[in-house]
Amino acid sequence: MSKSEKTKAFIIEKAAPVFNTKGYAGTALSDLTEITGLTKGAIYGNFENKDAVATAVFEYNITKLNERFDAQLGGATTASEKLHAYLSYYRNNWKSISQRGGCPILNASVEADDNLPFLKNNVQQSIKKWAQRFISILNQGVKNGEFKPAIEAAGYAYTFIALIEGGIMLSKINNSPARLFLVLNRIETIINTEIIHS
Amino acid sequence: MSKSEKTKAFIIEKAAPVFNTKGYAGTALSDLTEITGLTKGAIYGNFENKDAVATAVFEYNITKLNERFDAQLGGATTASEKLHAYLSYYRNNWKSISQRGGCPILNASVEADDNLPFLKNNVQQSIKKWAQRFISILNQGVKNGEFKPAIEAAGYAYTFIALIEGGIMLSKINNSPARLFLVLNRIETIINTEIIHS
DNA sequence: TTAAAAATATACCGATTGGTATATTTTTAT
DNA sequence: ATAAAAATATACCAATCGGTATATTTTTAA
Repeated sequence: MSKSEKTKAFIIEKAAPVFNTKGYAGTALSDLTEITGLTKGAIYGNFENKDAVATAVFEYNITKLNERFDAQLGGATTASEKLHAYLSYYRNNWKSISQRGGCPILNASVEADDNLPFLKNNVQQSIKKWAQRFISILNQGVKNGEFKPAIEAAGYAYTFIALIEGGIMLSKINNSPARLFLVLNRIETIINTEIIHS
Repeated sequence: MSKSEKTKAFIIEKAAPVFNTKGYAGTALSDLTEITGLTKGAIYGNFENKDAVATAVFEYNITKLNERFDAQLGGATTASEKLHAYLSYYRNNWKSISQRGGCPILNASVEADDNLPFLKNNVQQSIKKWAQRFISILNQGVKNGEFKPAIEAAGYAYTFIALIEGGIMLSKINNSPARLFLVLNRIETIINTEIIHS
């Protein structure tokens, strides 16, 4: 890892929670120099501009999100276990999710949809990949007989994502995980009553 | 209506879609002078500062939202009709919702939760009131025998809100109402299978 | 060890930010 | 019609914005 690669990673790491809490428009270059202890020269020596930092930070946040989920997944092998690992991840990590500014996909999506064309495609793709993870798990469950055949995997995937994101938004504004837990229970109900073989 | 009241209303009306699309941090005073054709003097003569404009705009957006829903409600009398009026509102108005920047509650909530303490309580209250509308309809349905007794009205209310907001976020970033329609169908399923007397 | 290259810091740029003091215009009430 | 009051415009403010040119330091390779 070269010096510049290290510095780049360092800047991204430090900037990640700042962008996720203050947003793109709300984050100034001075925020980045303050939190990294570096100067503008160092930052602009490693990134073309603020957009490039924001993009790298978004990708970093998504990577971290996937890493955390994979950690929660642990030794889950059945499709049912994998789905429940997702729920467990959100049930067990509200405090840290909240402290980092909430879901980076939700935050970036809401700001990017109308304002940040340079970031919009990244957000679209990350949502698509997230849905694909759900879809793969659901298809696995169908294949091995855990789940009912002919379920609409994509429909469930995006319903779960909508529930989670809506639940995070409600929990974030109310400083309480209650609404998130509510939607997680709803997802569990859907899994148990519509997806798992009865 | 005095001159200043008219001007205030005019500024709010013009600024509303700007704040809802660009966000608070992304909206400059120059955006407001441009879109209104007024000068800073006029704006600061009618509002204490940018925060005050943003707050008034948020309240305006919420009022408009309620008005539009009430219009869709029309002559609905039964609780079931009222619930379906909500779904119809979102089914029929994606284009205009999208053009105005999406749901003002979602947008304001995501930006305010960590950054805009002056607006946070307004967002909290508007969500509470929205949930209360759902709860009142559900309670009416229980009372007159349309709906099953002992349903958890608050739980359903916040589940519906989470689904709608999550669906709007997904639809907004994808420039397509498909995900919103998906969650509306999910709400309909919940109404038909869990809420309405079978 | 040393010279070239890479990375970082310093000092600056014009433009824009939110906000204000004051001058001017418009409205209101007599 | 006129004077007072209210509303709006003009002109300004310091601070900050994103970004850059260049000087200095640090790293790398010979």
